[in-house]
Formats: sequence, C-alpha cells, structure tokens
Amino acid sequence: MRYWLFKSEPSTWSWDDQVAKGDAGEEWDGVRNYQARNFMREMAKGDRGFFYHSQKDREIVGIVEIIAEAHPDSTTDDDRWECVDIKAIEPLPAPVSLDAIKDEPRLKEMVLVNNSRLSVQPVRDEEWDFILEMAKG
DNA sequence: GCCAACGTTGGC
DNA sequence: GCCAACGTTGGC
Repeated sequence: MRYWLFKSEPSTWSWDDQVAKGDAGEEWDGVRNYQARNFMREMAKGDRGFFYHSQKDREIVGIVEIIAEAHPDSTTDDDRWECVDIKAIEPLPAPVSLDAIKDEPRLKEMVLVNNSRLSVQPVRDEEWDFILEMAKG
C-alpha cells in the first residue's frame, strides 16, 4: 500500500465535508495540474492519504482511503483531467501542523515542505508513520 | 493582503 | 519548440 497527501482549502472543501460523505466518498475533482493528476493515476484502491487543510489552518487533520482509481473528472469535458474517489477514515488524534512538520528534521524531505503548491503528493512510509506518531503526541 | 514560486498558455 | 506573459496557489 502506498501513502499520499491531499490538500484542500477548507472554505472550498473541508475535512468535515469529506466526513459528511461517509463511506460513499467523493471525487477528488478539480485538479488541473499534470503532476497531481499523474500521482492520482498511480493510486490504487485501498491506498491511504492524509487530508491537509491549506491556507488559514495549514495542518493535517485526517486520514482518507482511495475507494475508486483514476477516472475522468466529471467537472470537465476536457479528457486530460482525471480524479480518484476518496472517503474519510478517521481524524488524527490531534492535527499535525505545517509548522511542526517543518520543525522536524526527519520530515524535511517531504513534498509538503519543498513544493508547497502541489495539491496531490506522495508520502513516504517513514513520513507517514512519523506523522502518525506526532499526532498521538 | 502581499508576493514568491510555479505551471500553463499562446504567440512567434 | 522557445519563452514571455499571465494566472493561481498557498505560505507568510
């Protein structure tokens, strides 16, 4: 299983919105960036991802699971753009902030730190485990 | 609210 | 196919 990170501005689509969709989940649509799309094409059903609130909050708030692999994005007729479906699994015991991640030398290679504008990104196994430890406090 | 970084678009 | 212009994202 691989790990990922999904970034969303909470005023547009928040963790609470995602939770409200339940097991039915929701398309991660609206991505118009090739790098992000390519990562979504690599995702497999059952992979997991962090749900990150950008802008005002800047913290990882929950865990999601990929429930449908890449398919055409229903919000556009442009067939270049695809998306996966994800569902909320559980919130983190405590959110892990961008500041905390940046303060942690073991996470300095994270895409989140080095390419802040990429909205869908891979997370290494060791990064995933370490962030979960941080969330447990 | 500003601005740096970056990706995309389109003219040539 | 290059590159300038432009638009968008997101941290600060």
